[in-house]
Amino acid sequence: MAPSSAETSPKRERRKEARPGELVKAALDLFVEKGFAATRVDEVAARAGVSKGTLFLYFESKEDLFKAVIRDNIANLFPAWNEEFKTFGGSSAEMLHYAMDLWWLNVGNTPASGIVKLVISEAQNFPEIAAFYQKEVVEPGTGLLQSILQRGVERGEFQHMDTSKSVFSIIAPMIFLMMWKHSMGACAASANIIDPKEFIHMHVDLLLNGMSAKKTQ
Amino acid sequence: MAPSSAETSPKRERRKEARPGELVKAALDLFVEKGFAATRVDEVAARAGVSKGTLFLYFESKEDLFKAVIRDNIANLFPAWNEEFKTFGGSSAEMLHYAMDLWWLNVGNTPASGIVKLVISEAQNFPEIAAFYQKEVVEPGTGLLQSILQRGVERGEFQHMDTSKSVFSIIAPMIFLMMWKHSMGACAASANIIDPKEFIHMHVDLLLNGMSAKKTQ
Amino acid sequence: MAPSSAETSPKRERRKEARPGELVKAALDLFVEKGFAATRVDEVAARAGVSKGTLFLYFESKEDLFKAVIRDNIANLFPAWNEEFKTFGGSSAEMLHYAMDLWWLNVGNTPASGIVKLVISEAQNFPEIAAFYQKEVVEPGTGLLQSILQRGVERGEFQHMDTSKSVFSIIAPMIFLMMWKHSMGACAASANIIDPKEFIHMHVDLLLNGMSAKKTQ
Amino acid sequence: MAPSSAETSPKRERRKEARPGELVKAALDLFVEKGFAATRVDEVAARAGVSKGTLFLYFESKEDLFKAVIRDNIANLFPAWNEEFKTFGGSSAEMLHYAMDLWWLNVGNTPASGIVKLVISEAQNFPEIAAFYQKEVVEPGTGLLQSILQRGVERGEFQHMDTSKSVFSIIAPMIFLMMWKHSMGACAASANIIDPKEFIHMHVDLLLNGMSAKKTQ
DNA sequence: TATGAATGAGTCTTCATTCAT
DNA sequence: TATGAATGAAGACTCATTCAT
Repeated sequence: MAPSSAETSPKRERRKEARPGELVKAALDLFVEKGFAATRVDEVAARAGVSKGTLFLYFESKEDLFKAVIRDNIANLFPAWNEEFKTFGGSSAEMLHYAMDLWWLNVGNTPASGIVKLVISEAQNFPEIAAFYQKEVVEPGTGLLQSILQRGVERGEFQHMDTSKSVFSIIAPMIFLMMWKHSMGACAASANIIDPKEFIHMHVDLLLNGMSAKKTQ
Repeated sequence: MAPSSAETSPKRERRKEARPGELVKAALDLFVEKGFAATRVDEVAARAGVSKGTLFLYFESKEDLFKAVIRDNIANLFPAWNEEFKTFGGSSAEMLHYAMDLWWLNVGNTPASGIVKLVISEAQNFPEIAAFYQKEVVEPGTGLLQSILQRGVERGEFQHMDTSKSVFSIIAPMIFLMMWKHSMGACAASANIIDPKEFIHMHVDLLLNGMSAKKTQ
Repeated sequence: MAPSSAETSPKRERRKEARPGELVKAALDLFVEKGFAATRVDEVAARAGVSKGTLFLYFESKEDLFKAVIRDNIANLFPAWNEEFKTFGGSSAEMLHYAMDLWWLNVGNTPASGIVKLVISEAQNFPEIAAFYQKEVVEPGTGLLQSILQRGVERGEFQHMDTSKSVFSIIAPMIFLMMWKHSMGACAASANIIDPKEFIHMHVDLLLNGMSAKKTQ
Repeated sequence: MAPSSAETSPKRERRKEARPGELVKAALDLFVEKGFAATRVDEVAARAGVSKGTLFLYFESKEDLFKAVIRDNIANLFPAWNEEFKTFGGSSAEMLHYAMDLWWLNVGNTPASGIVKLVISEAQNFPEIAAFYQKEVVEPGTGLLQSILQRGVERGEFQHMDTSKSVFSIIAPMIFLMMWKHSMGACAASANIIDPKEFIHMHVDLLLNGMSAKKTQ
């Protein structure tokens, strides 16, 4: 007769612990989609299935939520990655290709890719976040790639180069890819111009081999 | 008795004609610096030296002003450039270097470089502008570069390639450069990591020659 | 099987009964300190060591709590006092001094002194409370003092006077004292200007003897 | 046929200079009547005949408006008064009566009398204002009265006394009068208990002559 | 009875836009 | 044409109150 308590009240039963995550997820989507300023806190709350007031139970302010979005989505990917590459067996060219694939899988092809656009768009208004991103993402990321290039140079696979600079020739198109995807990419005309995976491979090939005609070949 | 119209203050006349331009200039600076949403029309008017009301004499709305900023700063550079390159005498590698230098001089190192950040940041909220930008800038720009690559391939200077794709390997770092400059670049830690001119040359060299060790050389 | 009610934790029992009192006490302190509007019910609950929800178990609303604060702290002092003064043996001047001392001891120098400030501050918003205070405090208070003055007049100790009015010359500075203490008194500059006990005596003396120079003395 | 331009548009013609005053006036009334917290800025604006936004054109915040209310209504009465009393010819008793009458006329019987209630009620939340009031009103006010008492003592009209303290015996009932008027006074039961002018005179008389029966008289 | 997560009406404040001058 | 005072809709945030547990 009495209803089984296991199936009742879907409304309030969600645990306090789940809320911040749900809100951050909703905020990420909305912020990426519409920008920080153009996103209403009501919308974020609504998309997370709670009321406006609830949002402020977990985040002191809209800015605070923004910071949480950035922080939470900048997972500690790098430690694991660094470890993985320490024991990599193949050639440095293969290593570079692999690193890029990994990145595409775990970041570029993920909602988190929208973060870059967010950070870039709002860096001036949130210097604190810019600095955080610089330290937590840019530096580890470039560091990892640089170590691959360095390995290639040391093993005679790559020419001598200033790795601290050529790193950006590799990274820049990845950033571009993400920015594109989350802005112009939505525009019909620009939609399918670029196929990311294909582009990444082509780009790495280009960088490795150059596009000049080979005289001796 | 009435003053001949030739008699009227030429300064004020010129002033009147110059108003929209001054406003657009002020708006560009502010929009780039703070983002569209975070810029108040009062600020724009103040920086242009007019009152808030005057701004609305020339632009129907803040959005309208935004569109004008984009439109006005996307000069018809391309027709002239296209013409210039039609008669270019040197090698295609030189041509590529030259094109990049030109770009850096006329766009990259110019306040207009901030436009890219603006367009990227607000593309979702202003699809109209994204489309406009796509048509007026992206397509002509990639077209121009593509024609250089094509020339190189045809003249046997470059390897065979899908120029419609490799074009992005050249462009992406330029976009990245501008975005960086107008966002993270302001952050102390990231300030002087990248020297643009130097980076551009190195990047083109890398693309031309690749970074793999040359076996026969 | 069920524990005899006598068995249940006497502490929790007493606790339960004590709750409203603890809440009222906490509310008094906070209301006096910060004003009614500026006090959050969370704070009251926290200071009373219970949760916000519990507060609403005992009081229908914040206003209801406010009324309880006033009511509970306007103890039935007067019946006891009236009795005490009926059998007072000394002179009416002594009686006046004694009444004032008693008041200082039981009200003026007590947290309850803050109530006056509360009532005065919120009287317009809570007419009901103003009326209650008028009937329960003002009238008995003035009545008691008036009876002392009357006694003095009847016994030839005091001059003839309209006691219903001169009563306020005695009371007003007491009210002032409490208001001062709970508002300006917190301000550093005004902190120690007035010593209450000393002032009370001086004031009563002044009222009894006047400050004019005595011709015949 | 055309309406005379002199009679048109009653809406927007009010001068900028008049606005702050009108707003402060409206705010004084409302703050006194309902308290600072219980007053909505919309109400203030409405009573001043402008929109909510206009209020914030002249005052940075509700708090700022509050401070303006206090400041603007604490006229520099004292310099003028001090001057007036320097040349006073009569007895010190007369002087005291005169001072009190003057006060009643210019402050006590004026909307500004509500300020005392405001300051007292909000002193804890606005320590800055408490200090300001202490310095600009309390000190000059007590100073002026003290000088009258001093004059009386020096001329042998008053007994020797600690004027710094007896001053409060004079002032306190005035404060009380104003507080009463603006709080309990609104309550029907307490309405007409006290007639201010009558009370003031009686009080000064009492203080001058005391209420004890004069033996030799 | 006690909790504290959730609510949403209510408040201050901002700012694009209007309009009388 | 130019001004800038005025507007009011909209947004972030607060907090008394509710209610499932």
